[in-house]
Amino acid sequence: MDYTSRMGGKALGARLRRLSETIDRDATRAYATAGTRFEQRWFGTLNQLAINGPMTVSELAAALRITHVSVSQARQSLEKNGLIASQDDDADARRRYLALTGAGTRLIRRLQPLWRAMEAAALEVNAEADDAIAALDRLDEALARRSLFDRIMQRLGNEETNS
Amino acid sequence: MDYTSRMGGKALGARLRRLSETIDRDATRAYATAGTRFEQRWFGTLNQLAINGPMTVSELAAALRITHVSVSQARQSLEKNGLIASQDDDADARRRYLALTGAGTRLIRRLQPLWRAMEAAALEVNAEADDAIAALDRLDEALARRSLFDRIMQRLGNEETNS
DNA sequence: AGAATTTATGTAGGCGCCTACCATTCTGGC
DNA sequence: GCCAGAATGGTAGGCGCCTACATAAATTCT
Repeated sequence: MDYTSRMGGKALGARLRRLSETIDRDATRAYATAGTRFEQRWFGTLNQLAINGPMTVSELAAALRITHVSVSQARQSLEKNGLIASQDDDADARRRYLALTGAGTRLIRRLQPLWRAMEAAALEVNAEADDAIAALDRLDEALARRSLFDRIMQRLGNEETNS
Repeated sequence: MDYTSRMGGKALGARLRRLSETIDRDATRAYATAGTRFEQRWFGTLNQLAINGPMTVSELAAALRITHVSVSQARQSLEKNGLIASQDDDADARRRYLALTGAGTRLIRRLQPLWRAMEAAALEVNAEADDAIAALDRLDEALARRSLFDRIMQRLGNEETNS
């Protein structure tokens, strides 16, 4: 039991952060070992485009539950690497449709075995942890019902409720 | 059920990252609302120094399970804000002992109510999530037994075992 | 039609943490 | 006593994501 676990709730954020970093790092290492240049942040966008076909920045942000800013940055990186291409929408000049290029499609195909291995490894760990993913679901739900901020403020007797 | 949960293990890292960011953000907002300038990364160091008295950078890193680099950066920020002071060790010139200043001690005292509220809020969420913290413990343990990287590599038939 | 608002996307800069690398100081074997 | 290697701390630069703000285009209101 290390520091963050002994701290109970107080270091929950730090705890989650560290865990996510450990996992990200291992994934990055796996990509490197597999000899493929791949950035973590590409995954969501690439995966969505493979599933749904061309999508706009905002659609991707909504689907991935990240900000459009992050999608925009991922887009730049993906385009620079020739994995996707953007195309203006004739009907609405604000929109920018992103689509996989041939190279993008090939990369996804090449990564299939690795992604399957990652998925299997993650599920194995999850099983050993007695379905930690379900616990994360419950955490998400609890926070969606009422944010941590609101809960903190209530306890301080400080009903600003600006959220 | 959003994207990351539907993805099962494949987006586990992203999932944890998002959750930790949500919590960090709410905590930051709570500090701001409480009218106190406070950076998340100060917490671990400040807390350890309050508990144990003066400690070196490496000792803090080990206790907090982060790199000495992060501690070193937190130190600079804490010193710049007058909350801690460093002092050279006469016996070993490499060592740098960090200790709370009066301002640091006062800040901690002033933050006690907020920290208690945060702790209580976190425990409430944790209870609603049916002890998600325990699930995180199990996740840590599973990954300590065998890293995600090793599990992935094994599945790829690629026994590099460079870890 | 023109103004106000909303929507779509982008840039700048920040967060907390990391790896890679560097300098200095201490220590243990010879 | 000296020198290789370990220990301690630091800097540079990066990661993936964010908020705050900016711009342009579409839509709504009157």
